[in-house]
Amino acid sequence: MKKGILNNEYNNSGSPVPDEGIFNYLSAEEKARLSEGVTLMTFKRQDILFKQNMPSDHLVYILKGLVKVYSGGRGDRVVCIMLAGPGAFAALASAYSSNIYRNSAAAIEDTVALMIRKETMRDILKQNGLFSMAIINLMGKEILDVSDKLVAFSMKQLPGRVADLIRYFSEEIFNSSEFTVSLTRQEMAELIGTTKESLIRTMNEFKNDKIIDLDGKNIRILSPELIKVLSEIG
Amino acid sequence: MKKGILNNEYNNSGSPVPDEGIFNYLSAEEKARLSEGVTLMTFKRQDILFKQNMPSDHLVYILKGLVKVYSGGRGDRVVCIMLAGPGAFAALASAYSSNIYRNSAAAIEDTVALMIRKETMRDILKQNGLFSMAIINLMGKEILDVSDKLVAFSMKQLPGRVADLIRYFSEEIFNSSEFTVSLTRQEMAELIGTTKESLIRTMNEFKNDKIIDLDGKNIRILSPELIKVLSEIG
DNA sequence: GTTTTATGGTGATTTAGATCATCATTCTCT
DNA sequence: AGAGAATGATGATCTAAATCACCATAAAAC
Repeated sequence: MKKGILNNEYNNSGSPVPDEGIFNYLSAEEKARLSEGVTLMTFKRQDILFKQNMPSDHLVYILKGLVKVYSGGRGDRVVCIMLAGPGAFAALASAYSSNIYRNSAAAIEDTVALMIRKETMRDILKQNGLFSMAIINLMGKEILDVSDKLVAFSMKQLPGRVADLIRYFSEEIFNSSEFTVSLTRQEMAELIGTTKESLIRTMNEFKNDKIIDLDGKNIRILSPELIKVLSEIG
Repeated sequence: MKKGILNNEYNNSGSPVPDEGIFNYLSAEEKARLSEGVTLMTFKRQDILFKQNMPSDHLVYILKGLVKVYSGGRGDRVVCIMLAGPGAFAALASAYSSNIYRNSAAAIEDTVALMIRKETMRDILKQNGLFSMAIINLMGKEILDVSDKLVAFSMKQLPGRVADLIRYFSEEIFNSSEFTVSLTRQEMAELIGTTKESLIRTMNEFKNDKIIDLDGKNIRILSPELIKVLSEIG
């Protein structure tokens, strides 16, 4: 599996490395070299991509699907640190600043991902400054996202965080005011640091207040303005 | 001020860029070039290094002192995202993934810092992959730290977070079981997402339980084991 | 096709910690 | 040195949201 996943649907150059996004910074030679250390994997919903405390040998680049990166604590409580969709890495930080994965990751939807050997990636980063710069930008974005979440967790109360969540789905994941989430209520709650009960109650309040329309996993935003205000005032 | 801060106490090469830490990855030529875009600044306690929403022209490298990076929300509540001591950058993420500073930073102790022009730094990162790799490692560490904090904020209750704080001071900042903090109770509270009243109460409980000894800003850990357990069970 | 297991939903109860109020003590600044 | 401000400390009260206890569907598994 190390080699020869040729001409898959993500490229046309006989390499598993896609011809897009961040990999555009690589030369043909570097792409070829990188693909030696790459494995294409598919995961079904609920499949584990990697588990907290396992040795972190690979970085995971999502080609298709949706993945949650989470951390389990005492008991069965879980916090979801981020979602990673196509074009995102699921283990950037663990890969370069730890020998072990510091979080777990699981597929929320059926997912196709590239497992990239850390060492191979590292070699290329060392010699290709533009590529490194692109990774630095990605990591910076990740720091800002997680910090924003930290601020929200400690300053906003539930309605504000639920509004954040709805905005996030609408603006960053689905680019639409109506969408169907593939997450359970439990998973949504984990994303904003609450319980499923509290999430359900708050979403129903939004529904009663005609801020959103809610039918199972289908969410339609009726008042983007109010969602924005709620998310901003916390 | 752009040039000519020669032979200061942090180097002996006629450049404001220090001969240590991450800057060891730079060639003499790169150091010289970087120093063209560098300003050495001193700050007194409470001085602002940069403010949320200002254009982010510089990265800030701490040479001496201690800085808090924080985010202000509604009202007068504040969350402290990280502390930055000597050898740390205070605005890595904002510098590369945003045009504006996404957080504020203020000196907790009298501080000496290098203000490094973003553009100059960027040029060097692009052409020096080893240096980029070192920055990637720093950023990875930062992501892991902030994620850990996020997990603590949403899963641990106060005693666990206070234990985290004491461990952090002891293990990461002072490397000793007895230390004198330069932060106020308010600032300590902001670091773990609580109020000064709750922090004070919890610390006093620790004192009554003979886990720590407490005299104003002086803290002595009497039972590192208990602190560790409290921090782990949350 | 019927049992079993996840998920969605609701009400009642509890609780950790915020908030409010107040006072003591220690800095800071002329 | 003394006024004023910032900090530290404690008690009383309040409240957002967790927890607990169910039940109803829906989805998997046998």
